[in-house]
Amino acid sequence: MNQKLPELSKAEWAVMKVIWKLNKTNVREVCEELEESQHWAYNTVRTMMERLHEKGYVSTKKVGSMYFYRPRVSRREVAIAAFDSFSEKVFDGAVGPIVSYLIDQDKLSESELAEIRRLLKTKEE
Amino acid sequence: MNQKLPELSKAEWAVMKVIWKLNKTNVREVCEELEESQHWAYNTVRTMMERLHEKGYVSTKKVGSMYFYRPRVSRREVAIAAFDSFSEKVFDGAVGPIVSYLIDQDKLSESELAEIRRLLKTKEE
DNA sequence: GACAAACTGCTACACATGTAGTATAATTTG
DNA sequence: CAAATTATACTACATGTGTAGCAGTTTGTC
Repeated sequence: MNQKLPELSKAEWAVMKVIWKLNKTNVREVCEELEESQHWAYNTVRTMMERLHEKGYVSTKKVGSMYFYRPRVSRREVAIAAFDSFSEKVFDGAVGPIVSYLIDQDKLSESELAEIRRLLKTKEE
Repeated sequence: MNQKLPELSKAEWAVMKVIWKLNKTNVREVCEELEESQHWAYNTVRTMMERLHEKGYVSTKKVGSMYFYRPRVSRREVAIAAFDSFSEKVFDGAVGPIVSYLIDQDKLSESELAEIRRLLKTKEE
């Protein structure tokens, strides 16, 4: 689970998110799913999926002559690693100010705020 | 202020953070400041600073035959843009779960939690 | 003023990333 | 089965990023 994978680029993230969503899929399906938002050529998506495979994010299985892909790591786990790396890069690891900023600038919905209040209560001793 | 600058790479962030810290500086000073953490060659730092200039993050002034650099944008502003881009890429813009995660996993110090509680109070109606 | 140290101007180069194209093989369809 | 469609195999190429090097100029020091 924790084998320190190479980081994902922006385009790789977009593709990987679809793979997480569809769970077991192929190039065409991912391509269709991204049609609206990115409209990339089939081969572009395929290149991304191959790179995700090389990087260890997806496994592939050849069924007949066709390939299927599925995630090898959970989205949560990858998102957390990405967040850690990002917060180190930008905030030197100090995430408190980020959260303060988000709350202060009303970037959170009412329900999210409620959830945060609830969590905070559980942290009270 | 809001001219949509190209994004910064990891190495550029490291250099830019020093420039923000020193405010008006030159290659040598930045190089020294980074000695411990990165130990890059002088020319490596210089390349970064030139790229930061091309990207619009710093202004340069030639005094005699030497260049001085200073930030053209605030760190806060750049950090916010980076955060927005990151949260879009990784969380599709939904930042609530990030915050929940941070609180839940005790990534925040007691004083940060206190600050968050305080902010939350101000948001209560 | 000669020499060394520091700085500038210009260039380089490998690997990553975005974005495919071409040629060929397999599959579906009339 | 022949043609059309769809996949795969392999390749490409511009731009970005990390990481400098070299040659020449300016400056500081004896």
